[in-house]
Amino acid sequence: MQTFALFFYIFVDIFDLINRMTKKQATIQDIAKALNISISTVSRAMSDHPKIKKSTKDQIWDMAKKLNYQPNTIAASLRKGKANTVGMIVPRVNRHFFSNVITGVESVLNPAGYNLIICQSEESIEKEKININTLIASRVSGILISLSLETTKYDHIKRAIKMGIPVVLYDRVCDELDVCKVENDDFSGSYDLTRHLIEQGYRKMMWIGGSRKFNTYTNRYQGYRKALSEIGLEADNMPIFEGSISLETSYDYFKTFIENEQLPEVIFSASDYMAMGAILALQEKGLRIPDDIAISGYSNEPFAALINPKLTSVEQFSKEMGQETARLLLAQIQSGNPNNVSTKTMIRPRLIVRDSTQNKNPDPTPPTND
Amino acid sequence: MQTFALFFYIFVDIFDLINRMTKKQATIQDIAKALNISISTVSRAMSDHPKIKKSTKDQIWDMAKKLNYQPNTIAASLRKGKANTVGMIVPRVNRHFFSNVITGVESVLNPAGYNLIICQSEESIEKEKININTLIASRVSGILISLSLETTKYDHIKRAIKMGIPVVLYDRVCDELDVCKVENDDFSGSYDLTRHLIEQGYRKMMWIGGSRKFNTYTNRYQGYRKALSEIGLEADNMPIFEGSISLETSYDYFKTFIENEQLPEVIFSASDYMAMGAILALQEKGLRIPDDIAISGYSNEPFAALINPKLTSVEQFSKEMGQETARLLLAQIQSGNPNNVSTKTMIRPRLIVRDSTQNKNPDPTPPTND
DNA sequence: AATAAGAATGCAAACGTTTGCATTATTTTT
DNA sequence: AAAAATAATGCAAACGTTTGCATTCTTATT
Repeated sequence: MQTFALFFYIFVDIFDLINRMTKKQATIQDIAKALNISISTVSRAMSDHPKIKKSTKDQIWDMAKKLNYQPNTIAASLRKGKANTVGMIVPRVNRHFFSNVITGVESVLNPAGYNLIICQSEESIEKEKININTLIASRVSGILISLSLETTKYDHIKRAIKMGIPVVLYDRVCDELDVCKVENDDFSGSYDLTRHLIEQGYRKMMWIGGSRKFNTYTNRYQGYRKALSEIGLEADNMPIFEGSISLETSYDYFKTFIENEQLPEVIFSASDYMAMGAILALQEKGLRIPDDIAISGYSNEPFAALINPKLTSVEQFSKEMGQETARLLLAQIQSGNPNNVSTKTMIRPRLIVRDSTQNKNPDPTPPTND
Repeated sequence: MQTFALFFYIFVDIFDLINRMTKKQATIQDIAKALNISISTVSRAMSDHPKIKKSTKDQIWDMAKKLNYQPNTIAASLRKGKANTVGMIVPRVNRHFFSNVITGVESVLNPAGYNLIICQSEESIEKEKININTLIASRVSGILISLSLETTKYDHIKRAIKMGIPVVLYDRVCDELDVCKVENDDFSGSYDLTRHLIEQGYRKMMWIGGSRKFNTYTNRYQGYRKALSEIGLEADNMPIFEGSISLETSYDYFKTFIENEQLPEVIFSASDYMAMGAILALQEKGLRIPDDIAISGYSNEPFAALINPKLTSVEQFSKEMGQETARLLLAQIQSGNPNNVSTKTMIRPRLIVRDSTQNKNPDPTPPTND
């Protein structure tokens, strides 16, 4: 008797186990069989095909619900030759700017029925190549990519393009690829900011930022240079510090800079983080900002509005950039003729003036613009 | 002659167009045909099957390279019944904490050959349901999910579990689901922080944070309460402010609080952003931190180390949480018997003491621990 | 009532892999 | 040199859809 009971329980357990492991999800075939109709009809009903009778559709939909049917997009993708999936390569997701671009991309792609595979290149061209291969293997409908800092050759991307996969570059672009590009208008942002500094009466400036071999920093530098040249100043003759874009780099730099060099009236930092490093170093030496020395940043990181003094910066419309990028890609996917256009979209940033560049005793005779 | 030339160009163009639109990617069938061998052999060679002769493999690999072959993972997934893809639902990607969890997840999943589909619930249960359906439709191998703030019913998640899809909850978990969970040890973090405040000599405390109907904030409150009760103080009798977790909410609150109420010695804020709001409000009224009033935060947002005074906070190991979550999922996927275990992993956070809680004249007789 | 026209449904191939089993080629053993 | 053992390859079905074309069922027209 006891043995019997034991056997019974084991039996149930094994049965449950088998059930779990072999549980097949319902398919349109199951629905078809249950209603004794053809697979095609079920398939058409699922996509609300106009030629299927309303009453048939209702039956099918009911049965689908009853069987807990979930369409198998993999099978559909295979049959259709492409997935409703877009690949996005991003240097790092845990950067304020990029995670907002992602949000923007999703806000356009999801309503259009696409999902997003996100890959991180981690600023390495090798990982970027692997990412591209993964995305090709997944037969994505398109690829969005912001180049890693290491990337100077583009064969891997060209391969995707040649295969007919629509590609859109965003933020970190390059001239060599003939595709749609969405960029921040760094030149304008930087120009506007420099104009503001000039209007505040500052003349002795200093540039700090990332290496100007990267587009971003060249463009920012050029905007700065242009604004200065308009009032007869030569940026190239003023102090310049180029370094890795981190708080520490700049902090260390200014720790010794203060000792040895004469300070400018204002520091134009092409990065909020570098600005922050400078501020910490300067404040440690007892300098008051902006009274003793002014400073501006770039990117409007969340902390810019929170530190003391509040940091003047340039807001980049990252979410909007993502939306525009996604829209361009969708247009190409839907055109059916990918990569036959190459556009260049500029997202214009916005100057945000805060306390760190408020001159207490501005130049009484501001310069004219021409 | 001219007509001829024109015709020629049009011909080329159309040919190019057709070529672009019908360009088929190479398949293992193409390789098989080119080498006059069977498809199975090619398939096996591609996955380095031991039974295939080295020389055959080399031939196949060469031809694959020549034909620019990229495996079609969709077809493979269909055949194998599952994709090498993991779905991750996250309330918002553009939150410092979550984007770091993503980084952690990827760092484990990618080397294991999985890619990640990231979906945002945007704190909405409706979007969460849609996300789950999308992921099921994509036949993901597993799902990682942090619940939206709205989520109090779990049928959509139970459905995925019933279908045999391994599920791991991270950060925002719930008791009702019997799966693996990875949580921050908010109780301990909060307890440790409160102990630190006590050791600094503070006694009159105030709690601010998000609604305690959410796990996170209950746990943090309980840690705070426990530490206080150990020295004979009753947290429930001290001031408490519960509100939405934003800088503005807290800023507005303290603007009027200062006018009407007596200030505590220290504010225990269960959120860095709320702490920041309080700091701005207090400093505007000319109060010095920590001299006039101390304050602590939670989460160690990037700005915590950058503001003045530097904010004491609790660091959460978000990347590590992601890694642990991914590891648990992989283990389940590989076990082949999903959701048959339900574990609970606690990630212990770390107290980071900074200037905002340094008591200048601490209690000369610190309390004992028992 | 027969026919035409249109609406609704069904058939069957295709998408590119993987894999159990069968077959053939090669080597070893007797 | 034949048989046995092993290594290497091939066959064919399956995965769950989609879709052009063929067929059947309705309704309208004569």
